[in-house]
Parts: sequence; structure tokens; C-alpha cells
Amino acid sequence: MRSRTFKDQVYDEISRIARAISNPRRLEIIDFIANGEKCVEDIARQTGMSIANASQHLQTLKKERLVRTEKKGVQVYYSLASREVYRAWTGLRDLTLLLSPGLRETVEQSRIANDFGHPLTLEQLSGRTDVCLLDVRPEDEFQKGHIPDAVSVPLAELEQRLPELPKDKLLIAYCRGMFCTLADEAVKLLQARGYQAGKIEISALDYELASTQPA
Amino acid sequence: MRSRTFKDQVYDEISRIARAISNPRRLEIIDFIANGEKCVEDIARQTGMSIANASQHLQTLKKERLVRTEKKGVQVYYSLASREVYRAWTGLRDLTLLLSPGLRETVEQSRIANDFGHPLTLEQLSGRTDVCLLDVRPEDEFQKGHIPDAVSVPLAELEQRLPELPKDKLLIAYCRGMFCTLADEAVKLLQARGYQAGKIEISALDYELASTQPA
DNA sequence: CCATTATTCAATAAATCAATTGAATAATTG
DNA sequence: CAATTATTCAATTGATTTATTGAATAATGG
Repeated sequence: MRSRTFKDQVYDEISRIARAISNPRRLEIIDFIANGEKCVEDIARQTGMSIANASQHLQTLKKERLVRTEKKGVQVYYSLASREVYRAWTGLRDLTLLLSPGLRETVEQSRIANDFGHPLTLEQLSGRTDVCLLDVRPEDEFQKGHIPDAVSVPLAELEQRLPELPKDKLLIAYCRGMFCTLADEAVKLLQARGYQAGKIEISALDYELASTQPA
Repeated sequence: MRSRTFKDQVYDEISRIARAISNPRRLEIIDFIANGEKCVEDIARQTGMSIANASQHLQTLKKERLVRTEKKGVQVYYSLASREVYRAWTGLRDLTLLLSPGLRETVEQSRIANDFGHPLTLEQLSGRTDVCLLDVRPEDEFQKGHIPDAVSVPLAELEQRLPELPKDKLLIAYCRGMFCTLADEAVKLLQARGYQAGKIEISALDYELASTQPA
């Protein structure tokens, strides 16, 4: 008979996966490495933790098979074990946005602080010819996957590459998504130089997920 | 500027929701009350915990707005705050089934112990006229929602109601889903009485989710 | 082979979480 | 109003988790 020990095993096992993703630092790691494989040092720098601490969190994720590792020379590169991991993260993110007025407010206030109105959506842009879509993430993340028709202009290179950009078009930046600051900074720089600029909050990953989900 | 404190707030808030669902007992509670509102005593009995313990877990879930309460007379009835909560739970369940050979093995061994082959799927049943679909959950859960064409025969009443059942059809039982034991017990009873019986592992909730997701 | 670099391991202390117990609250019934 | 019942609260204990620190490992380049 399917007894209590069966249920205990089942819910225990699922809760172990849940526990592995239930730490803010590890959520940030997942959100970050979803864009492309990163080594421990990248992750530590991005998240502001010590290398030892980052490594420890990565081990926790690895123990539950949420991330995979690949050794390249001296470095170990971490990436998500499968697309489903990213899907679970976005599910949790969207559930929290639904349930938590606090999170919605935090995001809203950040928009106000950045002097944006509501970011545009992809639908609002589709079909417009006066728009140039900029992927301001590092080039390797762009290579791994990007929104169709986007141009790779990493934030770090944006200033030097301003001459390449069309002056008569609306420049729309995007980055790693809703919680990433790269597009904000790009827009700020562009507006300071007199360009018409804005952002969308969807990421390349969210775009990909949205286009594969119905299938 | 979107600073570290912004990210800290964001990931903290999301991790609080994750933490709330990252306990095996609370997962079991979510899985249970998804079928319909239940009072603390129901929940304590179903999960085998003390009433005080169950209440404490329910408070944890309520603090994060995952469950809603309604007072009816002396009792407080708990149910999921929204369909999205159930969706997140199934997402986590399916991710774990994907990532964890241990969970797959536990489920598989339970099937062997119950002497079933692989449970049927709804697709295999659709269109067949020699099949009678039995919802063996308590009646109130059936009332709240069920798979089309199913008949409500709660496990507790099954024995007395055997005469109602068609002897010439294949009786397919379903219950609260993959981790619920009601259908197993129903099939065992039916087979012992000489009926052709089997089960499907999809629940009324999974069915509903699957049919609303594409929309 | 030594020095360097990237990463992981191990040990600790502070914080948080879970289960248990018994008391407190609050509505209902006689 | 007293007794009963359902539920929640509060305090305790033991177990986990987190961040920090410093040492250990392992691969590479000179």
C-alpha cells in the first residue's frame, strides 16, 4: 500500500529541490547563469559575494542537479542543467509578483527612481520600422541567444560605439530581464547623449520561453 | 540607480515565497487543499501531523499569502489563494521528476508494489465507450471540479455502491493525482471483486490546468 | 619543480526553522 | 453562564542554514 513513507519520500524529495532554490543568493545565481555559462569568479563579482560563498551556493545547486559544470582550462563554468530550471524560476518569480504587493512596489519604485514610465512590451514594438533593438549584455550572452533583429552592443562598449547607432530611430535596450540594471544604465547614457531611448523588460530568455511554451 | 539593495529586496522577497513552499509538510498541505477547502482538523488527519503543527504550517503559508481562509461556524477553512499557486506546485513537482532519479524510482516502485503496469493516460481513454471513469475522492471535491464524464464514487462508499457500476466496462479510477493513494485502493477493491479496473494518475486539477494553459 | 591562480573544503558562530507541549482565545451549545 | 470544541499562540528544544575565515587541492605557466 502507498503508505505514509511513500508520501514522506515524495514530498521530501520535492522539498529538497525547493529548498535549493529558496535562497536569495541562489536565485540570483540562477537568474544570472541562465544567460550563459559563468565561472565562480564571474558569479561572485556579479552578486557581490565572496568566492568561497559563491562556490558553496553553487555546490548546493549542483547537489540537487539544478546546475551543470564544465571545466575549461583552470576554470569551472556553471550553467543551468536544463531549460526547465529556468522555467521554474520564472514561475516562482511571476507567482511572487502576483502574491506580493511588496515586490510589485519595489519594482515600481525602481522604475520611478530611473525616471522611466512603464517599459514597453515587445508587442508594442513589433512592426515598427523606426525602432532599433539593442542587446546590451556582454557579447557572449548575445551569441548564446537573443531576440530576433536585435543588435549586440554591450553596455561596456556602448559609449565608443555611439557613432554606429542610428540617430533617427528609437533605441530600445534590453538586458537580462526585469531585475537587471544593464538596460537602465544604457538608456540613461543614451538619453544623456540626446538619443531617443527606452527599454523593454523582457529578456532574451523570457522571449525564448514565451515562444516555445505553446508548442 | 538600480543598486544592490534593489536586487536584495527583489530576491529576498521571491525567496520568502520559495521558503514557504520548501517544506515537505507544507507541500503536502498545498497538494491536499488544492482539491477543495479544508479545515485544520482535516489537514492534520490527512497529513498525520498534530493539529497545532498543522496550524503552524498554515500560518506560514498564510503569511506569504499562498492560502486564503474562510470562517464557517467554528471552523476555519483553508484553500489556495489562486490557481497560480497550484501551477507553481505542479511546476516544482514536474521539475523534480525531471531532475531526480530518486523520485522517479520511488514512484515506480510504488507502482510495482501496487501491481499496476504504467497507469493509463487520458488520451488513451478518449473516445472509448467501454470505459467508465470514477472519481473516488470525497464528494465535495468532485463537486468543486472533475474530469468530464466522470462519476463520483467516493472510496468510502465504493463497496456499498458496487451494484451501480457497469460490470461490462473497464472501470478507471482517479483521485488527487500522482501521489494520492485513493485510486490505488479503489482499484484493489474493484479487482478483488472481479471487475476490470485500472487508474489514471492525472487529477481533476491537472486536467483543468492542462486545458486552460494553452489559452 | 616552484609559483600562481581558480576553486573547493572544513570549521565556526549566528540566525532561522521544525516539532512538541501546554496554555489561551473565541465561538457554540446546553 | 458554564462547558465544549476548534483553533491559535507562546515557549522550548534540537536541527539546519548561512556567511566568514583560512587552509587544502589541483591545474597551469615559467
